[in-house]
Amino acid sequence: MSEEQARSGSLAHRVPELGALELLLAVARLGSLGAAARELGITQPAASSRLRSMERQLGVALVDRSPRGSRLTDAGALVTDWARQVVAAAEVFDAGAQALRATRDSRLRVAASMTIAEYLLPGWLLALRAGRPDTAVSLLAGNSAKVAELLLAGEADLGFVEGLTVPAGLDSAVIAHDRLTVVTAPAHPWARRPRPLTTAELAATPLILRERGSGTRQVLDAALGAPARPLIELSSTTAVKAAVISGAGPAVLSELAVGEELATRRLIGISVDGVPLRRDLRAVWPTGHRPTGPARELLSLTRG
Amino acid sequence: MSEEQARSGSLAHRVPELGALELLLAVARLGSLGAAARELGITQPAASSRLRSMERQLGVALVDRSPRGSRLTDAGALVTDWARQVVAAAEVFDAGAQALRATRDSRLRVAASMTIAEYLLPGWLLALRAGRPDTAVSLLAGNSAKVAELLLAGEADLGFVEGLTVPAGLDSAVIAHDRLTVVTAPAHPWARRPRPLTTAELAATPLILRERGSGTRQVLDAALGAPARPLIELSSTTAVKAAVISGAGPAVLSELAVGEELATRRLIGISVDGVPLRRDLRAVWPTGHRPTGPARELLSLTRG
DNA sequence: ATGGGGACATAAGGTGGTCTTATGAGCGAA
DNA sequence: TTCGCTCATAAGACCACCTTATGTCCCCAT
Repeated sequence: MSEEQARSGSLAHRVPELGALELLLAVARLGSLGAAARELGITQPAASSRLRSMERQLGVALVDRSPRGSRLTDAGALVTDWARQVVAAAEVFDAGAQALRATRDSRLRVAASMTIAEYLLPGWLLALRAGRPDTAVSLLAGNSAKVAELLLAGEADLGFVEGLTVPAGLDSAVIAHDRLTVVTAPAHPWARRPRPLTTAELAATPLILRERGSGTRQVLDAALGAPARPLIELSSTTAVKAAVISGAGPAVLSELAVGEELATRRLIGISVDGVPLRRDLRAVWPTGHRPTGPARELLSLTRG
Repeated sequence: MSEEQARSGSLAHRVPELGALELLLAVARLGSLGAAARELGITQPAASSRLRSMERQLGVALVDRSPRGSRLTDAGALVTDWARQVVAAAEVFDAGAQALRATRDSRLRVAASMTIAEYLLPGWLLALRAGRPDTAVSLLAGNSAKVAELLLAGEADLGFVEGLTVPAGLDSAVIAHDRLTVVTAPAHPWARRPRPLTTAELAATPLILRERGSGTRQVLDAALGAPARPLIELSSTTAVKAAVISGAGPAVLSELAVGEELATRRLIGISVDGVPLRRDLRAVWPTGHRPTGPARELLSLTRG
């Protein structure tokens, strides 16, 4: 993700900043530079200049201007679609960051395991905001034990965990499933195997693993019927991914965590015969205290 | 995607700019502010100040500084993961934009249909760049006929199309599949149906459609056995999505186009009984002229 | 035909953010 | 103790962006 692009300045020098991308989206939607400027709360000359420098930066004409409005060029339509992806990722970032900031005085306090906080919760928060714009949500992340502790101490209203078991004292509802996937670097011999790996082969191979106690590792041990053999133990999903990409060896990771890498083929998913590497994602709350109000609202968004 | 966040300044005011996010990723990876600064080609004080303003902007401490290095805080780890998603989207943007710019003097000229150019090609280009950093790729987007025309005129080396049929004069290889999905707004009655829609129901319902001649619409007509009934006809996938979200009615769209909306539940996918809404995505080239060199390289990345 | 109003472009000037250089302070190892 | 690494702070330069003010083009309505 990082070396060869230093060649001509970093990403930030080649990709317009978020404000410019938002402007482009607004122009595409409204069909007018001036109208887009008004929506963003800037003046029309500012929008004009900003769009022009974006076109200069990209070396592509994005918008056809005319005395009666502006329309995207063909290239502009493509760029706008890519820009939409960047803005969507920024919205996820924003939703998450807002929840982290508002640790105090929030109407809904959520505790979640890392994987859920990372990949799913911001999306739910965006959906929640769309329906109930005034709900301030705060987010605390930790492992299952930490989530349980926060809920039982009354410091969180709703929790999300991903382990095999539900911590004592909590009721739960399964809200989704998550498959674990065996992944390797594209150059790894497994990436060219004609047929699925067997459970025995997987169990016999040293793997790059998260530290003992992580939810992913629990599920893996259970599925293999024996503790997985560690090649290295690392402390974050990200570190594991980096190690796999660099060719250190295979790993078993959540589908959620490797979606993008599989799509861009930096990682290759290896199919495995007969291992049910599936785990439940659950919402949890103190026994008897069924979620109400905003917590109930959020819960209903996660079903499916 | 757009109204309620105007409340406290636009996204660009609440999300750090790309350079700051890249800095955060570098700090996370290298464990040192100064080392991250060197990697990005800026001075250490600049990195220090930039990181500090990001923390002020977000209202969250991201990094624990010490005289012998810096480590992410718990919140910092989450923010870094969200930042990684934004940066990844920016890399896709950049890969696409570079290909659009380099319309002349490129070693590999690719012509692709809109859906492929939008959702898949930038990822392939990133993977290609990782393996062959010096391959300049140019991209031309258009419908199947346009792709065929460019290939036959020798103005493109490799094409990608998504229709049901392969244009005359071209050889092809199926590289992936794409499922079409019926989608509605969450409030639509279909979203709460206990069981799958029947083909007949779908065929009898007026739908929001792309204009006649689009690849998506061809496949839909074929699957229904009769032309779909239009409720409105719109000119871009994005416009169709916006109409569905606003509650205008159901639509049938590529899985690729609605992945994010389904995940955040702004759209609901409706299952349909017995309609094979599947289409092939194909690489194409002039009959006899098998792809060689960079084209062959790119093609091999798309398999799977 | 002719003015009004919408569209976008251009010019000139202010402002703020972000970079640089220069320096200081804490900690650990030789 | 001294060197090397870490990060922080201060002062100044610079640049990018925004605003205000104006000009041009085109369409429509009077």
